Amino acid sequence: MLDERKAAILRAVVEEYIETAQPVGSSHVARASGVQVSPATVRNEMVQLEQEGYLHQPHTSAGRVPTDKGYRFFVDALTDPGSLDATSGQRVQAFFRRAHGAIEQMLQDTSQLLAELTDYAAVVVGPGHEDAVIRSVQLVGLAPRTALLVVVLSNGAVDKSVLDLDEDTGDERLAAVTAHLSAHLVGSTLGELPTLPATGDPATDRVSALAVDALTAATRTEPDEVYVGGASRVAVAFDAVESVRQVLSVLEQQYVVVGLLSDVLDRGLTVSIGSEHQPLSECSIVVAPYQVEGEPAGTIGVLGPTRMNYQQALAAVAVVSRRLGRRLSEG
Amino acid sequence: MLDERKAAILRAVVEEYIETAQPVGSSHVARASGVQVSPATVRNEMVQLEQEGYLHQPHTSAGRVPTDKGYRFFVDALTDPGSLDATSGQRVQAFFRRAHGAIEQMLQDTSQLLAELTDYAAVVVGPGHEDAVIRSVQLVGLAPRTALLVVVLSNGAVDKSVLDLDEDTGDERLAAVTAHLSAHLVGSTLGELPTLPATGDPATDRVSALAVDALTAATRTEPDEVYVGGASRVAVAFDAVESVRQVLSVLEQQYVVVGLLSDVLDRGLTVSIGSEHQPLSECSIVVAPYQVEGEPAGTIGVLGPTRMNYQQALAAVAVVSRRLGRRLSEG
DNA sequence: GCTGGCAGTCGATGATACCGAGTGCCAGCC
DNA sequence: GGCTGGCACTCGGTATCATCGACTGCCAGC
Repeated sequence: MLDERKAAILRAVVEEYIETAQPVGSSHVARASGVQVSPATVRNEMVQLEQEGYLHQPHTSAGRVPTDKGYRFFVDALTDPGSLDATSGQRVQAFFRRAHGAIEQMLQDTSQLLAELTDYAAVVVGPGHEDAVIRSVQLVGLAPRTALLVVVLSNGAVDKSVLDLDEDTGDERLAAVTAHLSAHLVGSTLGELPTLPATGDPATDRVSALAVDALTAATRTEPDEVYVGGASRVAVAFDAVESVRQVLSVLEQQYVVVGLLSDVLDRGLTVSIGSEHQPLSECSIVVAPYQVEGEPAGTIGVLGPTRMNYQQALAAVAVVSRRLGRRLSEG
Repeated sequence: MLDERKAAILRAVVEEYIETAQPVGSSHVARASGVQVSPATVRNEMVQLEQEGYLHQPHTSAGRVPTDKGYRFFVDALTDPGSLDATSGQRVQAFFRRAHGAIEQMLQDTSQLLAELTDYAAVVVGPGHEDAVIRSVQLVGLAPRTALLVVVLSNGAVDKSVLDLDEDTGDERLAAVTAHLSAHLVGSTLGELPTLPATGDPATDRVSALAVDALTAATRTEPDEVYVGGASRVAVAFDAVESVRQVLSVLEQQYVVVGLLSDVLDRGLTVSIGSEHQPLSECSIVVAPYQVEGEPAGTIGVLGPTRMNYQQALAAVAVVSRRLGRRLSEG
């Protein structure tokens, strides 16, 4: 598609623009590019690269800036998986060696880690709960007509739903329901709950059904938890205050973020550039799913300007997703 | 301290500066102020106001800008508690009427509500867990040597701690410990856990002690949960990108936020202006505690530039804190 | 087909002048 | 004595203009 030299020139432009954020002129390219040609030749090639949509010229007498298509080519050509520098690698190691305790806190910390590694905002989407195995079910009375359904999952997460009961329900009845639910739900996954057999006691059956309904409803509607780390970094990555506002605004809306990341779930380590995704056309996103016990569980990602450091971001996301998955598989 | 006219002039300067963000000149004040005097007189007064530290002049031949001290006077003089406009009031009503379900989600939504009402970033600090009564204690095995301690509190919150056990522990033993813990801890508060009597079984006692230790440790060290809403609004409230970064950066650090808000816990509805607090001298904070069942439980606050709309923010924080407390007291 | 040379473009930078909002001060008036 | 109108003065912001320089496109020649 692009001959060797054009590709080299495009690469040089992208690299320099990522570094300097200034339009890149032909002489810079001639100096930097692997191919040794004169600036005039570079200019001729750049005209064509512009016609083909890889580059863009803000105005005559200015250098060139990569378009989204240009970044796309650059990223696709990044055969080198890129690896983290030594200190970053060690940080990741140390982080996951020390990582411990509640899964939510760990995911939050992971987003923070990723943000620090890349210097961009980072997002971690928690493992969905559909596939998690139920370890324990319990109904706890909070008020005469309110009970809390607490479900402990095998990965250490705890789901809870508030149940509004039709009538005052004593602790004995709740205990009976808890026993009934425990007997039949423990060992199943939230995604595929078995139907409960009748107990003979209609009141117990009614509350049990309520609990199961609440559980399925919660599993369906609740969006996966999103952890955003390093949001303040968007303020330096984008210097226009309006861009900052837009990005932050999107990051506040969990479901949008989930949508942004999750449609790349089965594509592995992926980059989405500017206009390739729906909101945030000024941003690029580097995403990867992480696998727990062989199954894709959640995603992690980094969000930066289109002129982000893709190499570094890709390396960081790859490493962290792998280690996070491994860590979570250990249980 | 300030005579009537000086106060009126200062008020006019503050009000206009809050609105326009431009240094305010004497003629504007003369036009707007309640007192009808000539610009020349206003100038004479302003010179004194500046000498006394209420105003500041960016440069000769510019208008005046309030200092933090000026804002302080203005805020203290706000006898009018200020009430929300009708639509906002209805929004709050509607919100708490509909509010329902898990407490965490509700607090998060509350921060969002407060942000929308004021158009500044808002923070909600959840009720501390020390005073909450334990409704249920349960140990759930996750792995041979790992168990999850799940504690349900009377306010619907769920605390959990991961326990690392010394030796493989079967479900029967965990059940025994759960029974033991339940028998003695349910009904106590996390802040004042009773000491457990021995059961006679050393293994059970050991695990139980481990659980209690984890619980006290968690209650001590875990910072109160912080919910930040409307963070993107700092991007419009501050137009310097560096200021935005600083504010966001602070908002990311939960414990700093808690510190910022919590030292005003027993002072009721409070405003802290610029340099009056430690970090974020460019910001003002409007805070109020909310009370659950008569006891101060947590705090809510709004964070904006020193030239924020104090009236509106005060009104919003007052109303929301009151209704939030009431809502949480209902259980 | 590559290159050096060259004229041309156009934003960025800097000097200059000007404008106007705002001040401090003062003399006069109530 | 205090308020006011008048006045000279300051000084940042804006507009104008020239210059500069980093580019480009094009062309003739190697």
